[in-house]
Amino acid sequence: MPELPEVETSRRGIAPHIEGQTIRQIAVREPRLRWPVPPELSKTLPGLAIERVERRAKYLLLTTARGSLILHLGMSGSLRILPPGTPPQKHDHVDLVFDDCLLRLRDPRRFGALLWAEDPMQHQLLVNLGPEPLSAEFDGEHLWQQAQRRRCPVKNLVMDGGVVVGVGNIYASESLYLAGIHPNRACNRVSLARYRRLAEAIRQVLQHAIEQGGTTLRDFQRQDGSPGYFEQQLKVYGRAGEPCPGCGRPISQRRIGQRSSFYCSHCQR
DNA sequence: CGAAACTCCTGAGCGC
DNA sequence: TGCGCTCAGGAGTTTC
Repeated sequence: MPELPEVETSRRGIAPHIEGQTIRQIAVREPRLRWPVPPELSKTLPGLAIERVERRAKYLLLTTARGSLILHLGMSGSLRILPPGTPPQKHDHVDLVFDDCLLRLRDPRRFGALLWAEDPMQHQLLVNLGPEPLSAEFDGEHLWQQAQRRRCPVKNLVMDGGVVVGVGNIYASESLYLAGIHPNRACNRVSLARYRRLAEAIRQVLQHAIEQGGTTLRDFQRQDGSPGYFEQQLKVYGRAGEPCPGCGRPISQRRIGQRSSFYCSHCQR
């Protein structure tokens, strides 16, 4: 389940292999992703060079002189750099073929997406996104301000891409735990001081996960390359019933906004 | 405008 | 060994 750290790790993994490389061909074996892969890509892409591999929220942008490929990994997507001619396996839906390698998208659940935009930042999917959590625009004041006209659970607030991008279900639970805020607390009943703590926790959790992800970079060249979820580092996510690292009481689990949430009802208020 | 439900999809885990 | 069921989840879309 790629969250922002996994997407950033993917970006860093593939960039050195494809930046400056010319796309020779695209092979689409299964166009039915979140949205259909545009058929015209097989005409427009060959001959274009990838100038940069960038990331906005959980979208990867493969930018050429004519426009950008917008790539989202959804729930189950993964990218690999492979030697040209490597036979595809099940769920290997798309290849970008370069002279010396190919970039392969595998996505069993097909929640991912591959789109094209001349100006990706103006694309409908990207234009309304909130700030990057690791950027200077993101801080406690921003969260607090966003919270004032709402009353949803604070967990929903931080998972809303219009508020801040890249905080998925796992890291939402983790950062609320670090900040000592109960995930179900109404977002307009959290003080500015606590939002400052929360913003710092989000930044810290994501930054740490990205640093951990760096250690798996070499996997992108291997057939079995799989970015880990850093499970052993998670304090509460997936640990219902286990002792809270802070107080030893059992960690609770309940659904908030259709998603499983993990928290300590003693340490988080 | 906000908020909640609904939707896409397949693999893993479980009970029998 | 296999069947059927439930759950998981990113995030756009729909509905109220």
